[in-house]
Amino acid sequence: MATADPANTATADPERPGFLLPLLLLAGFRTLVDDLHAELARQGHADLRPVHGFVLQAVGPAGTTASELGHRLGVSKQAAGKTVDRLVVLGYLERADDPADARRKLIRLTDRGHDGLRRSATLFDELRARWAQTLGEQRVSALEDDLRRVAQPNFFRLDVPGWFGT
Amino acid sequence: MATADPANTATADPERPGFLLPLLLLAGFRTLVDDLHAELARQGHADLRPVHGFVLQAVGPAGTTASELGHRLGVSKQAAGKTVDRLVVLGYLERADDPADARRKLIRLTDRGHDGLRRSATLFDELRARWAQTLGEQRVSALEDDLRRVAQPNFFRLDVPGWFGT
DNA sequence: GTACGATAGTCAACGTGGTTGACCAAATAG
DNA sequence: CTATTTGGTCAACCACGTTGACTATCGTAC
Repeated sequence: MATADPANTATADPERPGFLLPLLLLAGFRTLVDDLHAELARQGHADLRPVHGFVLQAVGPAGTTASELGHRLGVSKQAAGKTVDRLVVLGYLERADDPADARRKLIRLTDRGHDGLRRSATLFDELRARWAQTLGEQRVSALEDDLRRVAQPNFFRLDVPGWFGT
Repeated sequence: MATADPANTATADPERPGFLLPLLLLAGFRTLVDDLHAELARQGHADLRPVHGFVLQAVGPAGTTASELGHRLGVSKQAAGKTVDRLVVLGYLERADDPADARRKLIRLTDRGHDGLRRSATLFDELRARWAQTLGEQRVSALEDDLRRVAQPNFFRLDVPGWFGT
């Protein structure tokens, strides 16, 4: 990873107010996620990447299958399967045969997976509280309400062409 | 790309308020970017991907070099070079020799590149205006001010490990 | 004026995350 | 019982990132 350039905002043209809004939303999201993973790394989950959080969340405590997971994340079953492979290697997920259907392989969180998910939830709560401390609880709530009104609810969709592959 | 699942929010746990905030910020960002590129595609720039906007913006009207571009985007010069390759193929960028330094290759926007950047700026302005129409100009400004206070100004950094490669 | 270190660009190998298409085995519908 | 659908995997490919190695050029120091 290259070193940071403190002047990296040089080309953002403040004359065009429209550019700022998406950049600020992205910066806000990234700040939360970066802070989360910095702390997560300190708590023994250095190998968890941002995308993995979405996946663990989508697997959920009840477990799921590769096809269903792909459906939830909005990616192909093949992509979901490969992501599961990596999380299995890292020790966050496990596959088990479904006794009721020999085709299916149940995907479940391991203990480590549960731990990571639990810590993420706690840490996100803490980060939100920190924002509320800076901005005031009312402003944070207002921010959430406003975004709820204008944003499409495609929370978990990872299939933006050009962000992740084509 | 897989088909959308309207129930893809099923695993978001509303009991944990901390999860909502990052998701809403991401959803807000993605809404703007998706809307932008939908309209951009209608205006003859169907091959522009979200990441490309960052790159064109970072190249800027003045042009730059691959190393400097990598520096601005926070990625290696090799990564910057490869991205430039793709944008050159798409007709948005061009390389020219620097008469003052035979090592350097100037990277400049083509006419098509300028057009894409100009349209993006206009469309982002329009999208922000649409949000202001829904929420009120004051709320949008407040949203921007709040985010400015809590977000790290790493606007252009694309080097989040786990989002894009390692 | 030459030798040397820093800089710009490229190539190669690799990792991650995505896509299609093809394929097999098992479940299900007729 | 056959035909179709469904779940999982393999293979090939693309986008985007990394490090390491290499060449060519520039600038400096002697």
